[in-house]
Amino acid sequence: MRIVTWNINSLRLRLPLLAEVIRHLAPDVICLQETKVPDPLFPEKALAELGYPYFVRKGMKGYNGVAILSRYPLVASEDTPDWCEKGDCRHVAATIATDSGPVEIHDFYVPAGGDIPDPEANPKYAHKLAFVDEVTAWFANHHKTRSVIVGDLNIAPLEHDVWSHKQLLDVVSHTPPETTRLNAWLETGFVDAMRHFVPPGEKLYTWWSYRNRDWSASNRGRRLDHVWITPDLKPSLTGMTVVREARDWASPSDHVPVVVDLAV
DNA sequence: ATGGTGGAAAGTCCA
Repeated sequence: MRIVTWNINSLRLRLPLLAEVIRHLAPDVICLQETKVPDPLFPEKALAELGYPYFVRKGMKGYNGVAILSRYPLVASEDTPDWCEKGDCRHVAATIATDSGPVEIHDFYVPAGGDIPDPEANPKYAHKLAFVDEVTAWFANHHKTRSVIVGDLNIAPLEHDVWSHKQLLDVVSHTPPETTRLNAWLETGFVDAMRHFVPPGEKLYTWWSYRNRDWSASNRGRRLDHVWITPDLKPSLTGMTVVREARDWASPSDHVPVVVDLAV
């Protein structure tokens, strides 16, 4: 099973780029974030024509929005909470049958958290911390097997998940309150599938800001997008690719797709 | 220290 996760930053605007992703990578499952499309306007027909007639999506006007697209039938998970009671379309989950049994996939878009790393001064940062706390408590109480968590988690947890650990310790996405929380979430029962392939001492990024003249030359990236799996899936983990070249496509997203292969 | 760019949508808000 090939899974792609991508913060597409507008599904409707970047449908042609999604078609390229599909043509080059032929994923079985595509998890999208920041679809920015209300459910009634979801481009269901175009996605079916691209080979993905099965989906679960949660979208709203203007912001946020997540979707899981699949070549194969899926069953939407209905037991996921409304995090922080905001109804803001940041999580969908579904189960997909494979030859070796069902796999559950969670697709998350964690709040970015604004600019000021102080929960008293910045309600967006407070929301981000509370969101991760809630999700962590939920996963701690829902023991999972054969599960995958993917998405834009908006936190770069390791020193080499950012271009400068020291310079970013005060920058939302890499502050200790965030990285500590992300690690606690991971430790509810998951393994970092990307770092299984790329050692923690090596730089690894999935996002480069739009606000940069030459993203590639400055290379001030961060690893905000993640793939986690339950340990029972670890023997099935056969590959992982960060599609860095996608950042140079015409009208790119600021995030690039991440591919993971599971022999299930 | 500031501002840099991009998407949605028609104000600004969000990233």
